[in-house]
Amino acid sequence: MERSNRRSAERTTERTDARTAERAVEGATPHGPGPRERTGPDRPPTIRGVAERAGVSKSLVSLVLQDSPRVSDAKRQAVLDAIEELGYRPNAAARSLVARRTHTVGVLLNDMRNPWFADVLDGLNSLLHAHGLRMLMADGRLDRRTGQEFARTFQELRVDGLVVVGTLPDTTGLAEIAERLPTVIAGNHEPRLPRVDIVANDDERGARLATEHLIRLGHRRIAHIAGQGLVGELRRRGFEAATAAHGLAGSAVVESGDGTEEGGYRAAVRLLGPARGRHRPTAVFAYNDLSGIGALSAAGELGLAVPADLSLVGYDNTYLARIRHLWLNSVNNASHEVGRLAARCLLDRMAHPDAPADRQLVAPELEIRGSTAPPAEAPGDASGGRPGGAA
Amino acid sequence: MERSNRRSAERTTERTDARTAERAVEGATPHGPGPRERTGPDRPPTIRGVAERAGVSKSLVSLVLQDSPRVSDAKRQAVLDAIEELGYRPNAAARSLVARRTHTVGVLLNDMRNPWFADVLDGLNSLLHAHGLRMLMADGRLDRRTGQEFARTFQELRVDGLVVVGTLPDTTGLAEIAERLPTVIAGNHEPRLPRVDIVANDDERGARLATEHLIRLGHRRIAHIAGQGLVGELRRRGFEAATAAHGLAGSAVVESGDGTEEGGYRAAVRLLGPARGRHRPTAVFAYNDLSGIGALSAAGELGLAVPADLSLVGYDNTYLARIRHLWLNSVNNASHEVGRLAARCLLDRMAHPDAPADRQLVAPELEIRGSTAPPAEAPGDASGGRPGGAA
DNA sequence: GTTCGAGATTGGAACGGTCCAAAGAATCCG
DNA sequence: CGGATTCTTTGGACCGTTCCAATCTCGAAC
Repeated sequence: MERSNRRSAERTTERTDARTAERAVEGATPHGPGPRERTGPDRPPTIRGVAERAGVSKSLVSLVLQDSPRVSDAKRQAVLDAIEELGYRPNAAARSLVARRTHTVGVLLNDMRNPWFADVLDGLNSLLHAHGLRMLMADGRLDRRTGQEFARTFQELRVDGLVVVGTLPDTTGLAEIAERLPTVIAGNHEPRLPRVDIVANDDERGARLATEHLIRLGHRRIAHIAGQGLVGELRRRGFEAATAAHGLAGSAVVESGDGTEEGGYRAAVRLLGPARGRHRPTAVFAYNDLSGIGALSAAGELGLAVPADLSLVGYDNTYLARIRHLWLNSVNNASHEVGRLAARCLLDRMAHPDAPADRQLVAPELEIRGSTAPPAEAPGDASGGRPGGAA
Repeated sequence: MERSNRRSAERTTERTDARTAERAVEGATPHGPGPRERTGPDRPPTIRGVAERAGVSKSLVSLVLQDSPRVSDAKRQAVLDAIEELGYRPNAAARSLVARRTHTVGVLLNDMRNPWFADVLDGLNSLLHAHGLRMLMADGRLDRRTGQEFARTFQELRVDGLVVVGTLPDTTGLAEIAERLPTVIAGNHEPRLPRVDIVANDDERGARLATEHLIRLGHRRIAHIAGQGLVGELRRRGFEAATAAHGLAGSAVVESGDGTEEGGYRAAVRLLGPARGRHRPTAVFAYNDLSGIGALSAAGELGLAVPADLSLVGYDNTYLARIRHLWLNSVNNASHEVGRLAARCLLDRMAHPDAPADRQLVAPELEIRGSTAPPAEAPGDASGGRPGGAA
């Protein structure tokens, strides 16, 4: 007994590292009092405390906590009262330790600033929350951890699943994680890994949609401001496929941007600047809304009116495109739906970890607003611009 | 032996709730093999496994894990090799159970869509990460949990601290949490609670800054599009104080918005619409950038050029204001700095949980772009608009 | 008045780490 | 060469849960 006291009193005062917080808290226990000091000054109440207070065993409290039907009403009430009085909250760490489930899924974003993510998260959350799972978010850009790094954190936390949203700077290490952890990629098409599902919108198709819309309006000189990563690649491919299919490959131009407003602005200056002369494109399809808005600015500065002198289409249909003062046509990438499907996939994969990788593409839709019109000097066939044009 | 086998096989199949995921995972263990099946088929490796492989005790592995200097180089290397080979990651739950620290702080946002948060999180993260703390984010709006609800989650996770970012829909229950948990509020001025620190920008002062800028330019009929919550209240107060101080209280108008682009648009239509006639304001100070952009759109539709016919100032200096096509003057609320200071506060409070509540206000600054100018029919004194005007 | 069975309750072994006290090994010094 | 000292290493208690197996309680059936 005596020894046991001294032990517990000395226990934390001899720590070698200087975690001041801990010190201060523990310091509030000046000397070890009773024969076994389980209930420190402000230690949160445990299941034992509740049991003691309710006059039952901890096992019974545990049963009450999980709504077991095999508990008498009297004791159940006593336990619930004790829980209420003590403000008891079960310790998730202890619980998940034995249950080997954390009821937490890790969500890895690459840039919290991109408004597109919010919708995906919304869709994700609705389903996950309904299944009693919480989301733990990490921003890959925020903390510049490489793949290996974030892997460590999520693995240590033993999350039950992982959702990767968007384009990751570094995907090495993801394969290793996916070996042990149900993993789903949302809003990107790579990397293709053995048991990793992919949910995304059909970027190539969306890009074709946007480009064909411009073609139907009568545009012949159409430019594309490209983005990075596989998504950028796919959107570019859709653009090129559509222009080629209409025999416009010769007059289709691609300038590279980087997905930012600044990048879009610069690309647009290169495309529309005075150097171009009369071969200037009459329409631009941008990698995303942000680039599109950059192009909008450039057009403004170059004295080109949108849509009279220049038609413009973006991608992602973020709230930016909905701002009246911008009012940009944009391809809706169904991000909410992508989020929902990703959640669905993750739940399925948690149930069947070894199922073959699935890949789901959601159909994107073009959202028409005020940034496109037939070209000013339309060379003939501009009929597609009116209602009734080809689907 | 036999019995023990049946045990582990039946273990989870009798659960009352139908968590399919769990079932399937456990189902992958068809029959319990050896006398004590510690290393299940795909159970992650534990410290024991590492110890065994390295031919040492688990205590020694533990010492290696925390860089203890009291380990011989030979054994250390053996342990590190074993860790590498097995892909071992320590279990955070087990660790935090005994250490009674999770090295995790909860961050509560109310709307992930607001671009302002990203900077705060950035600032928060930089400091917290440096101190080995990870952030667990929850969006109060995403999952419509009331104060009580999110409280439960964070308390169960035993986060080491809590940061509330922005205006919470429901703050009841926060007091109770703050009793047990180091808590800091960032970007808002309420609620004032005993041991809860507050870090924010000085909204009243920022509003004065914006308003005085307009006044110095020569504007006399200035309107404010107000926002909600205490922050909205403070910015409004700053606006009223500034107009009153310059004897413009009579011509100062306030219309209420809701912080959205739509709300700003409507408020602006009410302020600038034809009904106003010649008493139309020549300048508007908006609660935030989003409302300001709504006002920008309204001005455009009403045929008012910005800044020629209408000067406009927003608040928060988000990337929206920086979009060239909008190019809005805006009050910089120093959100990155607010995040950094909030982290600082939280660390201090974790060290001294009982210190009295602190309140820090960061000085905001006006960022000048292209959305303000002297009024068209400036009645005399417009000197303040030029460099050299009064500070 | 046993015996039985069903239902309610409880003790105790995990879970995977940390850390203390004590044991073992190596080195030093007289 | 023996004892003291220091450096390494280890066994085991403990953190707060869950859940199995065992016990306890009680009324019904024999």
